[in-house]
Amino acid sequence: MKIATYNVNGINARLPVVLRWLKESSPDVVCLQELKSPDEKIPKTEIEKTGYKAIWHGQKRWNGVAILAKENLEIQEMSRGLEGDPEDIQSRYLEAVINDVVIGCLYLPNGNPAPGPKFDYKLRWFERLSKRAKELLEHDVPVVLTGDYNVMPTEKDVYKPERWVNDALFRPEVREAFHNLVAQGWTDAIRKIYPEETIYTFFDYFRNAYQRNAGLRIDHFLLSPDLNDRLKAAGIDHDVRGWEKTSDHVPVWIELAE
DNA sequence: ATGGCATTTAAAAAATGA
Repeated sequence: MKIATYNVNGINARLPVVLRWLKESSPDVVCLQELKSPDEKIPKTEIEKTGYKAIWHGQKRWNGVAILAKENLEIQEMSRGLEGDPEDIQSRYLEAVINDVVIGCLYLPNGNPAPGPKFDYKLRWFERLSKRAKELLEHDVPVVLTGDYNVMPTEKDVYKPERWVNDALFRPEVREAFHNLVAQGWTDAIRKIYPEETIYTFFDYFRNAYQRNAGLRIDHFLLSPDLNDRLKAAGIDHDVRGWEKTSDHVPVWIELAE
Protein backbone atom coordinates (compact mmCIF):
# COMPACT_ATOMS: atom_id res chain seq x y z
CA MET A 1 0.00 0.00 0.00
CA LYS A 2 1.49 3.31 -1.10
CA ILE A 3 0.63 6.27 1.13
CA ALA A 4 1.49 9.85 0.18
CA THR A 5 1.31 13.26 1.82
CA TYR A 6 1.24 16.56 -0.03
CA ASN A 7 0.83 20.13 1.17
CA VAL A 8 -0.81 21.61 -1.95
CA ASN A 9 -0.96 25.28 -0.91
CA GLY A 10 -4.45 25.85 -2.35
CA ILE A 11 -6.40 22.92 -3.83
CA ASN A 12 -8.11 25.09 -6.45
CA ALA A 13 -4.99 26.86 -7.66
CA ARG A 14 -3.21 23.50 -7.65
CA LEU A 15 -5.83 21.31 -9.32
CA PRO A 16 -3.96 20.57 -12.61
CA VAL A 17 -0.78 19.71 -10.70
CA VAL A 18 -2.65 17.50 -8.22
CA LEU A 19 -4.53 15.60 -10.94
CA ARG A 20 -1.34 14.99 -12.95
CA TRP A 21 0.55 13.92 -9.83
CA LEU A 22 -2.22 11.50 -8.78
CA LYS A 23 -2.11 9.86 -12.21
CA GLU A 24 1.69 9.61 -12.35
CA SER A 25 2.43 8.63 -8.75
CA SER A 26 -0.77 6.62 -8.22
CA PRO A 27 -0.73 6.37 -4.40
CA ASP A 28 -3.40 4.20 -2.74
CA VAL A 29 -3.91 6.70 0.07
CA VAL A 30 -3.23 10.46 0.02
CA CYS A 31 -3.16 13.03 2.81
CA LEU A 32 -3.54 16.61 1.60
CA GLN A 33 -2.89 19.80 3.57
CA GLU A 34 -3.49 23.52 3.05
CA LEU A 35 -6.57 23.17 0.88
CA LYS A 36 -7.33 26.87 1.47
CA SER A 37 -10.92 26.29 0.46
CA PRO A 38 -14.31 25.94 2.12
CA ASP A 39 -15.90 22.51 1.60
CA GLU A 40 -18.35 23.79 -1.00
CA LYS A 41 -15.59 25.12 -3.26
CA ILE A 42 -13.35 22.04 -3.17
CA PRO A 43 -13.09 20.48 -6.68
CA LYS A 44 -14.34 17.11 -5.43
CA THR A 45 -15.78 15.87 -8.73
CA GLU A 46 -12.56 16.39 -10.69
CA ILE A 47 -10.55 14.49 -8.09
CA GLU A 48 -13.08 11.67 -7.86
CA LYS A 49 -12.91 11.30 -11.65
CA THR A 50 -9.24 10.30 -11.33
CA GLY A 51 -10.34 7.24 -9.33
CA TYR A 52 -10.35 8.43 -5.72
CA LYS A 53 -12.89 8.74 -2.95
CA ALA A 54 -12.19 11.25 -0.20
CA ILE A 55 -13.15 12.84 3.08
CA TRP A 56 -12.71 16.60 3.28
CA HIS A 57 -12.18 18.98 6.19
CA GLY A 58 -12.05 22.39 4.55
CA GLN A 59 -12.05 25.92 5.86
CA LYS A 60 -12.50 29.28 4.20
CA ARG A 61 -9.22 30.96 3.28
CA TRP A 62 -6.73 28.91 5.31
CA ASN A 63 -5.73 25.44 6.44
CA GLY A 64 -7.88 22.49 5.38
CA VAL A 65 -6.95 18.78 5.21
CA ALA A 66 -8.23 15.76 3.31
CA ILE A 67 -7.72 12.01 3.05
CA LEU A 68 -8.09 10.33 -0.35
CA ALA A 69 -8.18 6.63 -1.11
CA LYS A 70 -8.48 4.62 -4.29
CA GLU A 71 -12.04 3.62 -5.11
CA ASN A 72 -11.57 -0.02 -4.13
CA LEU A 73 -10.64 0.96 -0.55
CA GLU A 74 -12.98 1.90 2.29
CA ILE A 75 -12.46 5.11 4.28
CA GLN A 76 -13.82 4.92 7.78
CA GLU A 77 -13.61 8.38 9.33
CA MET A 78 -12.57 8.40 13.00
CA SER A 79 -12.32 12.08 13.90
CA ARG A 80 -11.79 15.59 12.64
CA GLY A 81 -9.87 17.97 14.87
CA LEU A 82 -7.92 17.25 18.05
CA GLU A 83 -9.33 17.26 21.55
CA GLY A 84 -8.15 19.71 24.16
CA ASP A 85 -9.32 23.09 22.83
CA PRO A 86 -13.03 23.58 22.08
CA GLU A 87 -12.28 27.12 20.86
CA ASP A 88 -10.01 25.89 18.07
CA ILE A 89 -11.85 26.08 14.74
CA GLN A 90 -8.85 25.60 12.44
CA SER A 91 -9.09 22.59 10.11
CA ARG A 92 -5.80 20.85 10.72
CA TYR A 93 -6.46 17.22 11.63
CA LEU A 94 -8.37 14.36 10.07
CA GLU A 95 -8.21 10.70 11.06
CA ALA A 96 -9.52 7.61 9.31
CA VAL A 97 -9.07 3.85 9.10
CA ILE A 98 -8.18 2.54 5.66
CA ASN A 99 -7.24 -1.07 5.00
CA ASP A 100 -6.88 -1.70 8.78
CA VAL A 101 -4.37 1.14 9.14
CA VAL A 102 -5.17 4.30 11.11
CA ILE A 103 -4.23 7.32 9.01
CA GLY A 104 -3.75 10.63 10.82
CA CYS A 105 -3.49 13.57 8.40
CA LEU A 106 -2.15 16.71 10.04
CA TYR A 107 -1.18 20.28 9.30
CA LEU A 108 0.74 21.56 12.29
CA PRO A 109 0.67 25.36 12.78
CA ASN A 110 3.56 27.36 11.36
CA GLY A 111 4.01 29.36 14.58
CA ASN A 112 5.76 32.46 13.26
CA PRO A 113 6.48 35.01 14.49
CA ALA A 114 8.14 33.52 17.55
CA PRO A 115 7.78 34.24 20.33
CA GLY A 116 4.14 35.29 20.31
CA PRO A 117 0.56 33.98 20.36
CA LYS A 118 1.00 32.03 17.14
CA PHE A 119 4.03 30.27 18.53
CA ASP A 120 2.12 29.49 21.74
CA TYR A 121 -0.70 28.04 19.64
CA LYS A 122 1.81 25.86 17.79
CA LEU A 123 3.23 24.44 21.02
CA ARG A 124 -0.26 23.82 22.45
CA TRP A 125 -1.33 22.14 19.22
CA PHE A 126 1.78 19.97 19.38
CA GLU A 127 0.80 18.87 22.91
CA ARG A 128 -2.70 17.96 21.76
CA LEU A 129 -1.27 15.96 18.85
CA SER A 130 1.16 14.17 21.15
CA LYS A 131 -1.68 13.23 23.47
CA ARG A 132 -3.66 11.75 20.58
CA ALA A 133 -0.53 9.97 19.31
CA LYS A 134 0.00 8.35 22.70
CA GLU A 135 -3.61 7.15 22.80
CA LEU A 136 -3.22 5.61 19.36
CA LEU A 137 -0.08 3.72 20.41
CA GLU A 138 -1.92 2.35 23.43
CA HIS A 139 -4.56 0.88 21.11
CA ASP A 140 -1.87 -1.34 19.59
CA VAL A 141 -3.05 -0.91 16.02
CA PRO A 142 -1.02 0.10 12.93
CA VAL A 143 -0.91 3.90 12.70
CA VAL A 144 0.55 6.34 10.20
CA LEU A 145 0.75 9.96 11.36
CA THR A 146 1.65 12.06 8.36
CA GLY A 147 1.51 15.58 7.04
CA ASP A 148 3.15 18.97 7.30
CA TYR A 149 4.68 19.09 10.80
CA ASN A 150 6.31 22.49 10.20
CA VAL A 151 9.42 21.24 12.04
CA MET A 152 12.91 20.49 10.83
CA PRO A 153 13.88 17.75 13.31
CA THR A 154 17.67 18.15 13.01
CA GLU A 155 20.31 20.37 11.43
CA LYS A 156 20.54 17.85 8.60
CA ASP A 157 17.03 18.87 7.60
CA VAL A 158 17.84 22.54 6.86
CA TYR A 159 20.02 23.97 4.09
CA LYS A 160 21.45 26.63 6.44
CA PRO A 161 20.65 25.76 10.06
CA GLU A 162 22.28 28.90 11.49
CA ARG A 163 19.74 31.06 9.67
CA TRP A 164 16.78 29.25 11.21
CA VAL A 165 17.65 29.00 14.90
CA ASN A 166 15.08 31.59 15.94
CA ASP A 167 12.40 30.56 13.46
CA ALA A 168 9.26 28.83 14.72
CA LEU A 169 10.06 25.83 12.49
CA PHE A 170 13.40 25.20 14.12
CA ARG A 171 13.41 26.69 17.61
CA PRO A 172 14.61 24.32 20.37
CA GLU A 173 11.13 24.03 21.93
CA VAL A 174 9.68 22.77 18.66
CA ARG A 175 12.49 20.36 17.89
CA GLU A 176 12.16 19.05 21.42
CA ALA A 177 8.41 18.58 20.99
CA PHE A 178 9.00 16.59 17.81
CA HIS A 179 11.76 14.56 19.45
CA ASN A 180 9.51 13.75 22.43
CA LEU A 181 6.69 12.72 20.13
CA VAL A 182 8.96 10.33 18.21
CA ALA A 183 10.30 9.01 21.53
CA GLN A 184 6.83 7.67 22.34
CA GLY A 185 7.79 4.87 19.98
CA TRP A 186 7.31 6.28 16.48
CA THR A 187 9.61 5.82 13.49
CA ASP A 188 10.52 8.65 11.12
CA ALA A 189 10.07 6.63 7.91
CA ILE A 190 12.16 8.84 5.62
CA ARG A 191 15.11 8.78 8.04
CA LYS A 192 14.80 5.03 8.49
CA ILE A 193 15.17 4.48 4.75
CA TYR A 194 17.64 7.36 4.20
CA PRO A 195 19.61 7.82 7.46
CA GLU A 196 22.18 10.26 6.07
CA GLU A 197 20.90 11.74 2.81
CA THR A 198 19.93 15.36 2.39
CA ILE A 199 16.21 15.25 1.72
CA TYR A 200 14.03 18.33 1.51
CA THR A 201 10.24 18.46 1.19
CA PHE A 202 9.83 22.24 0.94
CA PHE A 203 11.46 24.88 -1.23
CA ASP A 204 10.67 28.57 -0.90
CA TYR A 205 9.23 30.33 -3.94
CA PHE A 206 11.87 33.04 -3.43
CA ARG A 207 15.34 33.26 -4.87
CA ASN A 208 15.31 30.04 -6.88
CA ALA A 209 15.34 27.94 -3.73
CA TYR A 210 14.44 24.77 -5.64
CA GLN A 211 17.16 25.26 -8.25
CA ARG A 212 19.70 25.98 -5.50
CA ASN A 213 18.49 23.01 -3.42
CA ALA A 214 17.93 25.42 -0.52
CA GLY A 215 15.16 23.48 1.18
CA LEU A 216 13.67 22.19 4.40
CA ARG A 217 12.46 18.75 5.50
CA ILE A 218 9.20 19.47 7.30
CA ASP A 219 6.73 16.91 5.88
CA HIS A 220 7.06 13.64 7.76
CA PHE A 221 5.77 10.10 8.14
CA LEU A 222 5.66 8.70 11.66
CA LEU A 223 4.96 4.97 11.89
CA SER A 224 3.75 2.98 14.89
CA PRO A 225 6.07 0.11 15.96
CA ASP A 226 4.13 -2.69 14.27
CA LEU A 227 4.57 -0.97 10.89
CA ASN A 228 8.38 -1.02 11.08
CA ASP A 229 8.62 -4.44 9.51
CA ARG A 230 6.10 -3.50 6.84
CA LEU A 231 8.02 -0.44 5.59
CA LYS A 232 9.32 -1.42 2.15
CA ALA A 233 10.27 1.93 0.64
CA ALA A 234 9.95 5.69 1.00
CA GLY A 235 10.72 8.70 -1.14
CA ILE A 236 9.80 12.12 -2.41
CA ASP A 237 8.42 13.15 -5.80
CA HIS A 238 11.09 15.82 -6.16
CA ASP A 239 10.33 16.69 -9.81
CA VAL A 240 6.81 17.86 -8.97
CA ARG A 241 8.35 20.97 -7.37
CA GLY A 242 9.64 21.91 -10.84
CA TRP A 243 6.24 21.80 -12.55
CA GLU A 244 4.33 24.91 -13.68
CA LYS A 245 2.11 26.55 -11.04
CA THR A 246 3.29 24.07 -8.41
CA SER A 247 3.16 24.04 -4.60
CA ASP A 248 6.17 25.06 -2.54
CA HIS A 249 6.01 21.58 -0.95
CA VAL A 250 7.00 18.27 -2.53
CA PRO A 251 4.88 15.09 -2.25
CA VAL A 252 6.33 12.48 0.13
CA TRP A 253 5.39 8.79 0.13
CA ILE A 254 5.95 5.42 1.77
CA GLU A 255 5.24 1.89 0.64
CA LEU A 256 3.89 -0.64 3.18
CA ALA A 257 3.80 -4.40 2.72
CA GLU A 258 0.26 -5.82 2.96
C1' DA B 1 17.88 42.62 8.89
C1' DT B 2 14.86 42.84 4.99
C1' DG B 3 12.48 41.22 1.11
C1' DG B 4 11.99 38.23 -2.18
C1' DC B 5 6.82 35.03 -4.08
C1' DA B 6 2.15 32.75 -3.96
C1' DT B 7 -2.67 32.31 -2.54
C1' DT B 8 -7.22 33.83 -0.88
C1' DT B 9 -10.68 37.18 -0.42
C1' DA B 10 -12.72 40.47 -2.86
C1' DA B 11 -12.22 44.30 -5.60
C1' DA B 12 -7.03 47.32 -3.22
C1' DA B 13 -4.60 45.75 0.00
C1' DA B 14 -4.19 42.71 3.91
C1' DA B 15 -3.31 38.26 6.01
C1' DT B 16 -0.78 34.10 5.93
C1' DG B 17 2.70 31.08 4.90
C1' DA B 18 7.79 28.97 5.96
